[in-house]
Amino acid sequence: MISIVVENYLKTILKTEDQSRKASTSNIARDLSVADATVTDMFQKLQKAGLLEYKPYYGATLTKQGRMIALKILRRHRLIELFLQKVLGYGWAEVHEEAEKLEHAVSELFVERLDQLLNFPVKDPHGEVIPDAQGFRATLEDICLAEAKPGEYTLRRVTSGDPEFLSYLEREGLVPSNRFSLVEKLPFQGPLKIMLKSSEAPRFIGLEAARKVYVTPTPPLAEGRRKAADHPPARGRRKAVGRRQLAEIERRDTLLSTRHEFARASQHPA
Amino acid sequence: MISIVVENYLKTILKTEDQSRKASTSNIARDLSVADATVTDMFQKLQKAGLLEYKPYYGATLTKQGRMIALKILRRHRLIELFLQKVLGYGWAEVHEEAEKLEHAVSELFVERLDQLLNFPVKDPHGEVIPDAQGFRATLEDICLAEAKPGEYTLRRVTSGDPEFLSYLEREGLVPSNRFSLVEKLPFQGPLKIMLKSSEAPRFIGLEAARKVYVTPTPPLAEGRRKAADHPPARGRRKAVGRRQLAEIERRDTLLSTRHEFARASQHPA
DNA sequence: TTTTTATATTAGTCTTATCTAAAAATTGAT
DNA sequence: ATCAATTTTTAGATAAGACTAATATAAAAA
Ligand SMILES: [Mn+2]
Ligand SMILES: [Mn+2]
Ligand SMILES: [Mn+2]
Ligand SMILES: [Mn+2]
Repeated sequence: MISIVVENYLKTILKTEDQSRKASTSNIARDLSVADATVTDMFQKLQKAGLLEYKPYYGATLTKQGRMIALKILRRHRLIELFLQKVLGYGWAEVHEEAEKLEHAVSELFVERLDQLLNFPVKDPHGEVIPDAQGFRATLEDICLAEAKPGEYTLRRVTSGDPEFLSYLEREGLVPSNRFSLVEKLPFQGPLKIMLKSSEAPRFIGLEAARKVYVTPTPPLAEGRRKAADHPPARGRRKAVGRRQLAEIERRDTLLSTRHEFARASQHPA
Repeated sequence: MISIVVENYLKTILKTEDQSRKASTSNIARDLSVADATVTDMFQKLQKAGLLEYKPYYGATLTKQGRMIALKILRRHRLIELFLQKVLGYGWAEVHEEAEKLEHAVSELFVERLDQLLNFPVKDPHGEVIPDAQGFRATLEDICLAEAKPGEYTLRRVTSGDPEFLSYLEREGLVPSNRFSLVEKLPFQGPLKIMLKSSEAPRFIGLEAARKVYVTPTPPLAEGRRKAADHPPARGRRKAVGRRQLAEIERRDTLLSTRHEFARASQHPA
């Protein structure tokens, strides 16, 4: 049986690979708040178990099997976050911590029922894509705010679970699907001057914060690019069956320019 | 921090005390499917931690502190079971196993939100009382079917989490609030002949099964006995606030003759 | 290319939770 | 009250996960 600890290792490695950071023992150790030596040890065990490839001194990469498990946990995590927000009224900043524990405790049945209840959602409260039951993920076409040029943007995604940080962003009005102008980037690694569409007060966001925020230009790119890709891909039967009275959940984020990607063999399960 | 394992020990001891069985090492070992020696060891640790009193060779009793923790887990377990049934559409027989894991993973916040969402329920899907946030429990006035005399009864409670057994009872129509007649008890530890109010076919229920089923006479006892005790006790504010659109959950089991009991110092928290 | 610095691995220890086998205490039956 | 049967406890081992300190390797500087 795969322990909670192993699930967390695999998920962390997956996220590290997604960011194209190297899954070195030190990187993973920092993310998991354990000693480097602990990770070395675990990498050896996980390799023996066939969940990752590991070359001493060169870090690890997930095997297909390891990746599938990681994707399963990631799916759970994100569905649970959305559930906490939509059904139990959790705040944006509160969902991550709770999901971090629940993701290891729920059954397959629970996850699939959640998926139904939430009407097969595509994104979690932070704008992150929810993998489907087979481990497929839509691909986000957003860019990092820290690298964006001045212009009009819609906020798409925030890559952090830190409650302090998320509360801060919320206070600044920086939540997914909100629009703003990036007025300028101040020199010498300075903050970004932005202007929310709703209010008129200009705000300044530090570069470190901006690195965790992803956006798309507003208005969207030429019509040509928006073909079928714009709607969430049909996956499985989406019968009215079981869709309970949580109508407000419906507002599927169709604004988002996502594209379903079956490609990338390494990412493709089985 | 209290581990999952410790939580399970405490909950199991509480349930054992509730049934006025002795919390001997062997009883607890059987319930938890571990070796007797393991329990001896754990009892010693738990005593050192102040969670129970333990006299070698004479079994354990929970301290106030241990009892409070056990009641907290029991509350979680039962609220989660009801949630699984009412919100995620789990079957009667499926809820226990899932709750057994989730009870160790959810936060206080989660539990209180569930309580709101379910509109402060009093009983779980098996008819067991849900302790309130302070650990108080309504007292059930039901009797064991195995000891009942022929007559008219309403089923109130089933003390089992075993899916096989629960599915069996469900097929036989023996679920909480269903009515039936106990026609006779066959001699020599024989089965009970019962007749459901709805259908006409007589059914036979083994004595072992009957021991896990609790009932109250139908119609209820003289009007005199039914005073204020009949409605679920006011606990905390029960504002309309937060009561979401799960109207079907409303049907609070007011039929049940429960009585709120603040008494029993040993059971009274703090 | 050698030396220094940063990173990673190995070795040895600890804690929690579990087991089996042997010894001790209690219970029940003469 | 004594002996036999049952139950419980002690002792010794194991496995997972983690830590610290010491050692080895790789990368960067000189
Ligand atoms: Mn998260
Ligand atoms: Mn986690
Ligand atoms: Mn249960
Ligand atoms: Mn449990």
